[in-house]
Amino acid sequence: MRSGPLASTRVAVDLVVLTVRDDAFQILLVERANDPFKGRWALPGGFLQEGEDLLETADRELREETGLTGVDLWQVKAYGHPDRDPRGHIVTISFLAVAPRLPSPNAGTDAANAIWQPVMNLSSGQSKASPPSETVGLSPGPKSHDAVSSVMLELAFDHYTIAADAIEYARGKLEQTNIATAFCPPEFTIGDLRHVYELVWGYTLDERNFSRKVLKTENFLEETGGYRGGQPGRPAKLYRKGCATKLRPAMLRIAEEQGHAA
Amino acid sequence: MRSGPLASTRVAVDLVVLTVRDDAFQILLVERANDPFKGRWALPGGFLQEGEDLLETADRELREETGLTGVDLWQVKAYGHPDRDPRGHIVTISFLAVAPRLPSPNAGTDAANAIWQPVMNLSSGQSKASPPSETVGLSPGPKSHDAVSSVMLELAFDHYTIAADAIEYARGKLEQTNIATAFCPPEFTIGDLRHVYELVWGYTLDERNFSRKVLKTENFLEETGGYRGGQPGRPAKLYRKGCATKLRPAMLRIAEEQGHAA
DNA sequence: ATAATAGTGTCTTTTAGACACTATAGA
DNA sequence: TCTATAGTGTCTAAAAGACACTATTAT
Repeated sequence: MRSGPLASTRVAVDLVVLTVRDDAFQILLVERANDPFKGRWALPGGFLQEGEDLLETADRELREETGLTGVDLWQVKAYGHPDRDPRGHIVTISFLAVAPRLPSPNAGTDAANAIWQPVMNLSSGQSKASPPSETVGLSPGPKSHDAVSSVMLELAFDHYTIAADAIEYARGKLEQTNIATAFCPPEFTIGDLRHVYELVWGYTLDERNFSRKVLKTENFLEETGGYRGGQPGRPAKLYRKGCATKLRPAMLRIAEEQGHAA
Repeated sequence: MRSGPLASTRVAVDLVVLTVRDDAFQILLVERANDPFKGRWALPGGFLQEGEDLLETADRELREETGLTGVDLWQVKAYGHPDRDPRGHIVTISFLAVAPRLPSPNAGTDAANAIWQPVMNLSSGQSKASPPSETVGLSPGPKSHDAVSSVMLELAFDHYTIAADAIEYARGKLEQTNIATAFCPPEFTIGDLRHVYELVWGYTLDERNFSRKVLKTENFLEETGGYRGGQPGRPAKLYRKGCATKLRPAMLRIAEEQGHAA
């Protein structure tokens, strides 16, 4: 049955921390302090420790490397290719962390350098010949803002793949769950929520149809009774997330790929 | 950043092998040959070996323990609770394997005893006080056939949870992908395909609406040109799976739970 | 014939998509 | 007032649910 274990295998956790900041869909990256890939940008993460469950490791690493606590976490996928890390055979489990706009990434103790980057600035290490490197952010729809301003970032290890998978996971969850509310502060307007969808999916949605969809779903949103003024225009009602976590039928997004069933 | 690795952690793979057999939705179980849980039913699986990727381990274990090859595999989830295995901290990655009706489970070399069991015979080890043990199979709709005939099986380790998660994963994938075709032989009728949905979801579907749904979706099914006769009644057209793997919009099933967004 | 299974058509209800309009604030 | 944002209503098209009917075989 079970063959002999391989003692040299180690287990790690990597975090894909996403937020909406500066009118863009962004990911948290840390600069690697040690070899391999010293100085390169990478996902925050670290090794499983004695007596820890995977989720505890994810929570601890998030706190240690970024100072964030109480963030919603979703397990996404495991990666175990023997050559994915030059230090040896390291199996890593990726977690998606979604947080509302945050004070500053440098609050962390461990990672001297942590930055938020628009996901569309990520580049697959596969610098093929001619065309501009494929990017995660480009896939859905036309890019909105300052465009190709920043430099493309090539991540360490297979972190581009891990990030791309988690981002696609998040985009899919937006269709079927209330995960978008995790990008918002506790109280938010329907416009805030729609803005999350628009930035994550990369195209604009009809505000009337969006409102109808999220308001018609029972217990999806809950009125706080408050309003947000201060800007020109009619004040918007404030909501908090309701107890219903699923959106059925789904909020449909524009299909693009014809992926594998997995 | 990355703290010291924990050398005593080991990585394994567990397989949830599902099929449709004897007019029932069934799972493949093996009897454990060694301690811990010697003699108890468990999921097939084993440890990651030198130089193996996770999918390779899953493929190898499936072959070694059941003799199956060329089966479709989907990675489902990782489990890493420190107490989940008495031998130490073992992180396991579960894979869903779906196969059409197969010759016999005992073709394997390694597992002396392997059996197919209806998923509704699985019992959570949590033998709570009063009500009959919760079962995976019961959740969706009324049970169809010989009912409570067999004994409930309590699986080793946390394998009940792993199986339940993978079964729910499969049920969900049926809504959105062509995974149901993996339960069928290369050529099948629409009735065969509908039968898979009915057994996996646990309730009957309207045959007219089902046909319309799967036929209307472009490239989901492909006519072979052949027919299947032999039974009384009009011969049914034979199909093979098409190149489209996704069903959009989804084939909706009756919602039941109000689960967490994860 | 009769029974059994395969396949098509139609009606109704629900939902999505497109879009015009009213409401309430700041400047 | 003008402009910007929030929110409602309406029409149309697409899809789902329910169900009656025709088609083709074995016996």
